[in-house]
Amino acid sequence: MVCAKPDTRQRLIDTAQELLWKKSYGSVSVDDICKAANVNKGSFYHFFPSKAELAIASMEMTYQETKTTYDQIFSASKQPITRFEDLADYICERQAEIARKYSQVCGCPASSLSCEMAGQEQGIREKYDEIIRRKESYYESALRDMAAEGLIPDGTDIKSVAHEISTFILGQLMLARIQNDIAALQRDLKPGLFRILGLKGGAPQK
Amino acid sequence: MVCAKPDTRQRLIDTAQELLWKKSYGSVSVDDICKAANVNKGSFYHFFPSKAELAIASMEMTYQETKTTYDQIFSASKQPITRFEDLADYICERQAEIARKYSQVCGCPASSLSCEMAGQEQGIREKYDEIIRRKESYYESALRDMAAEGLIPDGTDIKSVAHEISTFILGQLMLARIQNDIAALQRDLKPGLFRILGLKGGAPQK
DNA sequence: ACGCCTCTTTACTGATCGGTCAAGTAATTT
DNA sequence: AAATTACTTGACCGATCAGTAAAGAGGCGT
Repeated sequence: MVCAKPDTRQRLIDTAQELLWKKSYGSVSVDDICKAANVNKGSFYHFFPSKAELAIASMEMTYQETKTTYDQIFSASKQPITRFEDLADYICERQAEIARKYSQVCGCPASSLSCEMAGQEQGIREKYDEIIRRKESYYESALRDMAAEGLIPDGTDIKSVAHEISTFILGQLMLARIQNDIAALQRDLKPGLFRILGLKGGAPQK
Repeated sequence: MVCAKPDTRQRLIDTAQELLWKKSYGSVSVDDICKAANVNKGSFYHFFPSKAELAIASMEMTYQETKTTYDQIFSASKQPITRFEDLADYICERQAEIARKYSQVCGCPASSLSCEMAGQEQGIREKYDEIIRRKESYYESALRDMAAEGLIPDGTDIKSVAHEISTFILGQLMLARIQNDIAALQRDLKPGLFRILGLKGGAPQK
């Protein structure tokens, strides 16, 4: 079949990622995805056993894209504090870019999807846990480097702090999506992160 | 019609609240709600012009229930710090109670719903903004009392801190829902709140 | 040239979706 | 007692839902 229609599977994943990010699992149909990806329904079910499985595949792809960036941001050659600073900048820039592209602040696709499907699609929950565990391992490693440099107190519970960081970011992204506004994100993300790290923890000034 | 079927409207709201909390807007149909509330579809559309309007009504009712509790928790007769402490306890207890009742951690119904419908149902977004503004006004008032007692630095941006508090709580509740686990909530909510307030802001110890 | 395998195409299923409609019932107003 | 009002009832609408079936097209190893 040469390559008249290459990457059908990938086109489905890309399209699903975009539509699910903009809207929601419940309000995007398999037909919507097929139409937007220019794929027939039969082909869809050749590649994916169900709509939920495509959603899971799109979560994985989104993570893989993020991973590439995270490997840069959390490069061990950088100061650990700089890594978190760069993370905050990246998140803000990325959200701004997506908001421009899709005319809407979209937040974290995996979190929105998992929240919607909580208690309904076990597979989505499992994929989410996997992704958040992998992300937290970046934070943990940076935190350990901070501890080694004496930047955070000895005996700090690294895993617990890493988890607080991901929870904090989740909250910021969720609210940005709901309010369709990244102003609060841009204002609060970096200082909030720093306060969790125990650095210049003062409350915001007028 | 005497009262063979009283409170049809209220039964619809109560049922919608429960089903939307447990599942999601997209996976709960008008028929589901009608069946569970033992109401005919025609009656549904006598009281509500659309599914979305019922969802909005259920958001408002949930807030009204919360408001009663908030008025106790944020009683001006209490120490402001105690108010936040009681808030954290209340949230944990409430989530535990709901999780028991529905066999699932449910998080914040308004936030989950608003996240799902972001950019699709303007009315839901507006109701969410209204609710979060009202909640933040409780935090602001307590923060002002703290400032008056010199518990937080002069010149602190009260509104910004109040917003950080609600964002923080949102993140904790979202993750609790997604992971169907309130352990992290019980562990992190109070210390996180205190750190935002600038009190014993140390990182968690092992 | 053959069959095999991967993928595409199209038509189709039965269920369910949000929402409408018109007739009916019963208390209240006039 | 008639008209009005508030609500109920259940059938009904066309559209859409996730998923299936079956036939075919094209490349590939033999």
